[in-house]
Amino acid sequence: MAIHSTAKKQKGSAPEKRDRILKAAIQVFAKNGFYATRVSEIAKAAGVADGTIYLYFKNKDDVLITIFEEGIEQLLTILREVAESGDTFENRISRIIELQLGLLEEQRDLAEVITVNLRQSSRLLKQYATPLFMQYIDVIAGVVRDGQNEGAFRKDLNPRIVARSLFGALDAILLTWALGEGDPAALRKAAAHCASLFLEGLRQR
Amino acid sequence: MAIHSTAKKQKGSAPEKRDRILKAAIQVFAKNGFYATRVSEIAKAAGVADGTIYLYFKNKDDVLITIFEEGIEQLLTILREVAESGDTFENRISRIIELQLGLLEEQRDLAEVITVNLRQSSRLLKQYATPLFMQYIDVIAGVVRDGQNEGAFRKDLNPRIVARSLFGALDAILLTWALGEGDPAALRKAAAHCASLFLEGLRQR
DNA sequence: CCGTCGAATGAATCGCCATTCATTTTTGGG
DNA sequence: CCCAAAAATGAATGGCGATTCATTCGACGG
Repeated sequence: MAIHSTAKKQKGSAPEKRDRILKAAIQVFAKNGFYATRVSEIAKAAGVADGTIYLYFKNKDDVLITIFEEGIEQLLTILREVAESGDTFENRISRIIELQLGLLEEQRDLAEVITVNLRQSSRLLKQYATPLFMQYIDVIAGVVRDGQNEGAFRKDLNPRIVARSLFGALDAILLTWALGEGDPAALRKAAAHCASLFLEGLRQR
Repeated sequence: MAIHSTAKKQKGSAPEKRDRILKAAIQVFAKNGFYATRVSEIAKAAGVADGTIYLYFKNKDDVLITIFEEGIEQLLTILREVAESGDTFENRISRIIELQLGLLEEQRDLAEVITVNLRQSSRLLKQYATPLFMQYIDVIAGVVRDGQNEGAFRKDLNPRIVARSLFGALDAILLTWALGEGDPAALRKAAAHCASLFLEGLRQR
């Protein structure tokens, strides 16, 4: 009964196996989409038995939710650093753009799962994921709002609408890039043009 | 055997019933998404029996593909009219935004189905959707390019990148709106802010 | 070595829907 | 009116795939 300091086996569960399953799921979801992916495919890609997945996750939905939660968490951490830096507001926006495109470039599969697969999930799943997504939008909106209050940006635009627009624009650019040949120089150029477009649109005159 | 000039019944099929099914499918897909929609729900919404749908469409996928093909065609037709109108370039952009957000007339559910379902589909569907999507982007890019050549818009931005950004921004706005309470006034406001943001960002100075 | 217990397995189960098709209804020409 | 033949119906079918669970594995203390 007593829990020994040297736990007999890994008492909770093997975090390394959990990670293997999540990584495999990200890959397979990104390639085939959530609904077209069967649990057995995730299992095969992770090198575990079908049933093992249910030792770590409640069900297939739970796997997607977990990917989303942990993925957004990761992005949010970096985003907040930029948002709270003492840089000029223009530079913060530029850096957010670069960060988002750069980070997602490295983790294209994760990006695709987050932006694409969420859309095809059931309403219930969406309801769960939406608040997390909103946090992300809110950080960007916060930078816009601060910029407005400091007189750097025009005040007649709703910061959340600006944030959503920016997020969507980056998403679309990234998606097109991912579908194409994936030339990094092209992505950087797109990022620069997008930044310029938004910064000019935001500038206080 | 012989075909009489006065065809006995409507030989092909009743186009009015086909339309009812498509309209119903657009509504239900917009509300619940493709995968969460059962064929029987489409049938009920259309006021026909489940089996009747298979007299007009090969299967459930075929219903969605048909909506894409005919819907984008329809949107493209209107879009081209706007693009080639003699209106100011600023107004053309504004009208494109309204069109895509489904603020024009009947198109709201259609716009939602196309933008929300565009990426969620299997390989087969992606194959159908991607070329049509590119045409859509090209028309918007054409307006931007013309505006640049006429001196209305700044010339240092790649028109396609602008078009993709605009498309993505509208997509994100529509998606968030669809997930929320769906207040039409809020969508109109978002459209106006988005238009202002992009037009200021594009303006030649 | 052995026995125990949690972790892992994967074949069997079971519910869900897309699709089918035997039957009924509608149509319209004679 | 009557009789095909087309159109429509909706209950029955079948397949798919998520989830379960009886069984096996393997790590570890004794």
